[in-house]
Amino acid sequence: MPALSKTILVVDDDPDIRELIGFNLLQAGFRVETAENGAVGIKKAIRLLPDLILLDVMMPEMDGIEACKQLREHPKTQGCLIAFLSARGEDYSQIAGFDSGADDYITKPVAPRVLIKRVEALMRRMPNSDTPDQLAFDAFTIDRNRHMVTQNGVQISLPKKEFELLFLLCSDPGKVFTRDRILTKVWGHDVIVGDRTIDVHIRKLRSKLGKEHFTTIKGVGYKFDA
Amino acid sequence: MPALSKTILVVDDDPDIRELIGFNLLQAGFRVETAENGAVGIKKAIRLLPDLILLDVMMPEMDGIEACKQLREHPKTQGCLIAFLSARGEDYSQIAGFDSGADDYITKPVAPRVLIKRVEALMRRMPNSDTPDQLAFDAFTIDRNRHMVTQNGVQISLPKKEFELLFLLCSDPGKVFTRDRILTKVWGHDVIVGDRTIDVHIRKLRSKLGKEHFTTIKGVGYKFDA
DNA sequence: CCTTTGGTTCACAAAGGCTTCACGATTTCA
DNA sequence: TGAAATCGTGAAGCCTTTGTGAACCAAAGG
Repeated sequence: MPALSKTILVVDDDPDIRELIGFNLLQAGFRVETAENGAVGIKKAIRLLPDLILLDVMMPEMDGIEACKQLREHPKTQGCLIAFLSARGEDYSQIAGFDSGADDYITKPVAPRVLIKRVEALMRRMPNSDTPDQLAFDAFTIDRNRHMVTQNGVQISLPKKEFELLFLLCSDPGKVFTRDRILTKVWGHDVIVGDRTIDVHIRKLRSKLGKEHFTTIKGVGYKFDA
Repeated sequence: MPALSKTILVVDDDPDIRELIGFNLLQAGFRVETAENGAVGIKKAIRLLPDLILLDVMMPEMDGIEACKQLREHPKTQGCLIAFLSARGEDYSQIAGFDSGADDYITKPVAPRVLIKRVEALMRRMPNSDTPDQLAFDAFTIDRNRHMVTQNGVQISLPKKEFELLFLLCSDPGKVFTRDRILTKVWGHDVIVGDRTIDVHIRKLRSKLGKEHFTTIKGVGYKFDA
């Protein structure tokens, strides 16, 4: 039922598992690619830019946790959803899994129904993974490729963080983004920055593009008004 | 501190487990309720409508699997997240667990950090299963994402607490919410505020959105009328 | 090297939401 | 009917959250 069906990369050293999981995901309407270890998985991920990567934790060559960290560091794949697959009861790997930036953790064996349900739930979290690269409003237009904002015909160049913050807010005008959400989306999963950092960047956006476009919802977050 | 902090119902026959798990979840900022067996758990679940129900599998009176099935059948609770708790190695119950409609399966003993991570992941997965983001009435519409109320085409911005109180009342129009319930849902489990605090917020809602929509049931609580 | 720019932190100021309090109005129940 | 409990209201202060200016640090680029 998805308009453009999503691609899932299954990384597991066990061919049976790859086949089983792949088959079920195919049945559910996803496109599926596979890789047999972490290193290959990363290469394929960078090339294919899948929507979701299912990573087995225990693998020869490179384990899932290391692979996850590298995927999170690479600019191409840091936005992908990542979920771990692991045999039950590996408590340590659960912690390391989330700390390395995974979005979910699935224990094997898992009933097909459950797997599908979980994957669909994960996908839902990525509202419009295909956000256009250009956004246009009355006030200004944003071009992601050129990293440029045009206001009244004047081109304004924004630094990286400011641009990403702007793009995030503008990706859903009117919606309130909590500070938490802004942090994880713009700064990343495990980055720790002070409380005032977001404010400072908001201030810069306000001063460059006009105060009126950025509203504070005290105790909640910020939103963009066109 | 989440906007509306989540409620978790812990159902286990072992008081020590209830206390241990409850304590850790409290520390993590969740509101916690407990029940000592399946039957009580179901009753409490229907009354409290928790966001997540942690069900021990092995219990006297009514085991977790049976409880889960009943919870899934009841209209009030069929949208809740349900996770099983069980001693390691009970593979049979694993299968039966998922077949009865559980969302996750956690093996005991589980390290507190792991439990928290897992619960948070579960919560993230189901943003707000049963409450939609928008509520519409004749009088006005409420948009949770935008933190906005629209009345006769006019947009009204509400402060955090007022908005949460409004959203709670409007989530079930006509239903009377006791002061206790309002307190735990909007203010949180361990917050101590004076008697008049709720009144004051109700007053603000009345003055902003119209007195007629908020009815006082003396000695009981408040309700919203569309 | 030195300069420029981006990103972050810090201390303090400002704002305004949240709560309290006192007291009057209203309802309940013996 | 009168006492007791409950609720409504206005004003005032607390206290959390946010805005702001300046300084620091690191990296990039002359």
